[in-house]
Formats: sequence, structure tokens, C-alpha cells
Amino acid sequence: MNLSPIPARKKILVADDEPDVLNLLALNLQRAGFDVLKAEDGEQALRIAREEIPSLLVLDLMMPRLSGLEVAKLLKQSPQTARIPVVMLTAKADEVDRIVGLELGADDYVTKPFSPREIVLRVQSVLRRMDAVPAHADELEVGGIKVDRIRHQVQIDGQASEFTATEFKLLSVLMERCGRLQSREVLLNDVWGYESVIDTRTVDTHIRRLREKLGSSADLIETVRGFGYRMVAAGR
Amino acid sequence: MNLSPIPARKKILVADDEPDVLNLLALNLQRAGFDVLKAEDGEQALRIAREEIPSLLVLDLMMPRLSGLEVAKLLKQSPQTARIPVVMLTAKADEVDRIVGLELGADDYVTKPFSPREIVLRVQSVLRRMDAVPAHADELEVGGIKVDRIRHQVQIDGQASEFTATEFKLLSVLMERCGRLQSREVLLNDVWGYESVIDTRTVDTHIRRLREKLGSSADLIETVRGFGYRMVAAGR
DNA sequence: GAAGACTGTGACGGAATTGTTACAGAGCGA
DNA sequence: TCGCTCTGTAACAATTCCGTCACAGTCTTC
Repeated sequence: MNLSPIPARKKILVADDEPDVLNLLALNLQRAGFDVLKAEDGEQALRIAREEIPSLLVLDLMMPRLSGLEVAKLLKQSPQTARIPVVMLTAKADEVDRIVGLELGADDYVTKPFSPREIVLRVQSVLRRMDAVPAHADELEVGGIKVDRIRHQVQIDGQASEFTATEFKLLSVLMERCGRLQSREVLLNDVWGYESVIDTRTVDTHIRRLREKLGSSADLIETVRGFGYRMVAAGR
Repeated sequence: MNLSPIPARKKILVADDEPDVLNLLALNLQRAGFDVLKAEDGEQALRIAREEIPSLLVLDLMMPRLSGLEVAKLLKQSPQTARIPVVMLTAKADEVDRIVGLELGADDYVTKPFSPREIVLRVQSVLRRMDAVPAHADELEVGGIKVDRIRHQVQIDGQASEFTATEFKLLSVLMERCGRLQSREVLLNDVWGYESVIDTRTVDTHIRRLREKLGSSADLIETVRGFGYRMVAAGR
């Protein structure tokens, strides 16, 4: 579904045969808010990548068993893993010639020695580039409520209204599935993310805040006792 | 019979003198669903562009006979071809400043080495931008703010005002997408360039500097907490 | 009609986000 | 080289948001 800025943390696989470098990279990426998976050689990297399908790979070019190049090439062969962007670590700038780089489809290079900060920024930059594509025009309207997901604006009976990030997502999900009952569990999944460890009662609180802001349209959100909530086209 | 399912594929002309690069680009753009035309030097590119009027050009900067720069410049002279967006391929990052934003008006650039996927993303991004902003206005006006992109001048309530290069771009992007929410990521992409490795907080700082200079019009730039910024036609 | 389960409401402290200020380095022209 | 402007970053302050809780109110079931 993908309602823009998702809190769901991105998984990143880091592969380097030098434990010091590996740990340094992992630590810094963790601090930057990523879930980090580690691999100490090419084979391991390949296996983990196929199992976990991370959002991005940081591969050392020179590794025992399988080089970073080979790992990348192998991953490109399966549609499951072909689209994972790769940031390659190389020792010298000229180690990677351009055509090879193009063919294997690394998305960025960082040459050693590098600063941890630089790696984090590179990774963020590549992810940013990949994310910058979709952006679908989407407007939702139910009753007097209009949601514009591009402008990120909500109008209630023609009147612009402010919603926080969570409220906006919750409202979008409810409107998108107008008429259908949504359990608290489903809402937690789709609004807060699949790994959220949040009390289901929190949903109630946010529903309340939504209703408050919706004013006279508040009764478009029905409570279904014992199950959850549902948005209806018109109040009863 | 063949009803609708013809998504009206867009024609894209790719020009590069290295056959390997040319074919690689062509292949990837084809896979992405574009009709691809190929040219191996500047003259050929110019000729084909005039004959076929493609939706977008991907031009290598360094080419025999005519450079990408010259091709772009020549195409700007004819109203038929003046509005075709150009994505320029360059070897060095230094050349970038000369290309983007200057009189010849490349619409985006990619520095080598690049991954094929990035090229495709850039092309899609530029095409999206063209669709979104009709007519590609040289002058923008929102509230009391007037931006002249040719003279590179800004007026606030009739009063001329000085803006630095970065501020100017940021302001332009916000104004040209007035009303639409722009995430920090998108702004980094479109103002600083897609391969910038810059902290997202930098956007905040520049927004602040913009607001400072905008004076009483500062509240035309709204903060959308958790997402980014948005320019609005009138403050609240 | 009463007990129990479920939901609405208001408040609160911690966390996350943004505003603000200061600063160091790059780039540039004199 | 010296000063200047412009930029990106860091650190701190201010603000907003969010999840949780306690309690009140409502509904269901017997």
C-alpha cells in the first residue's frame, strides 16, 4: 500500500570480510535507524540477501569465496533480488572501470578509506533515489471528507483542516476501505507498520482524535463493538 | 480488435558515441517500456530529434561532431523542438553546474559512472515533472512573490530581493509545485541534484533562510510535520 | 437491573520533529 | 593572500506528537 514516509525500518545487508570494518559499518548504519544484517563473505551475503530481501546491499568488492561483483551479478538473475540497489566498497578509485560497473548495476561506489558518515549518507542517498519514483495521484472522498494525498491536505465540507501524520494515515486507510470493517489489528498493521508493538487501545485514542477534527462528519466513522471501526458513506 | 491497451509509449532518443554504453542504455529504457531511438554522434542526434520529435533526449555531453551541449542549444532554437526535455550524461561532477539551470537548460544530469536503473529513474522523473508543470513557465508568482527564472530575479511585494543559488532553486521548486507537499527527499533530489549526499536537515536550514528573506510572506511556506514543506497561495 | 466487557475521554510524560543559532570550510574575487 | 559570501553541519531550544493510563460512560448478557 505504501503511504509515503513509512516508519517501517529498512533492512540493510552489509558484507565485508574484515570484522573491524564490518562492525564499524553496521554500528553506524544502526545508529542511522536501519536494521542491519551482517555477512562476512560473499557466499554468506548471497544467502542472506536471498532469504531476507533487504532494501539495500553494501558489498565489499574483494571478499573470499565470492567477490562483491559476483554476488551482485548473481542477485541480478533472480527477479526477487534483481531490484535491490547495491553500494560497492572498493579499495581504489580505478578498481572499478565504468563498463563493468554499468553491467553489474552497482548504484554507488565508495572508495576506501571512507568515513562512516559518508557511507550512511551514500546509503540514504541511493535509497532516496529509488524512492523518488512512484507518487501516484490519489484523491479520496467520502461524505464531506476529501483527502488529497499529494497535497497532503484534508478538506471537510470544503474547509481545509490539519491532520498529523498518524491521523492522516489512519483516515486514508479508513476511507480507502470505506464500508468495510477494519479490526484494530489490521489498522495497527497498515497504519503503524507490521512490526509495531503497540497497544490496540492506541487505535481508539487516534480514532477519537480523528472524530474530534472531523466535527459534524465524525459519525462517518462507526464503532463496531467488539471488532473495530468502519467508515461509512453517510452517517446513519 | 485491439482496444485501449496501447499505453501510448513515449519515444526517447539516446545519444552516446560509445556503442556499449549506448546499447546498455537503450536496452534498459526499452525494458522500462519506452520506444528507444539511438544516435551515435551529435549530428545524428540532431537529425533524428528534428524528424521524430521524441518525448525526451538522453545526451552524452562529449560526442564527436556535435557535443551534447551544442545539440541541446540548437534544438532550443526551434519552437518544434525547444520544449523537449534533456537529460545530460557527464563524466565529471564539475561540469554539472555549467549544464543545469544555465541558459541551455538541461533538465537533469547524470554523472558517470551510473547504473542503468538510475538513468531510467531520472528519465521517468523528468517526464513526470513535465507532465505536472505545463508550459514550463519562466515566471512564477505566488502570493506577493514573483520569480523570474530567466533573469534570475525575485520580487517580494514589488521589492527586488537577493537570493543565493541554492535559495533560488529551492524557492522555484516550491513555487512551481505550489500547494503540493514536497518531502525533504524530493527537495534534495530536485534542488541539490539526485546524487547529493546531504543531510535532510540541511533542507530545514535553507527553508529557514528562505523564510527570513521572504519577510511577511514567510508563512506561505508551510511546514508539514513528519513529511516536509509546502508552499501555499495564501497564508492562513 | 446488575455485572462484566468494551469504548470514549482527558491528561501526562517521554520521544520525535522542527526552529534557531553558531561555526568551520569551500569557493571566489579583489 | 586576505576578506567576503555561501553552504552544510552541529548543537541546543522549542514545539508538537504519540502511546499509555486511569477513569467514566455505554452496551451486552444473563
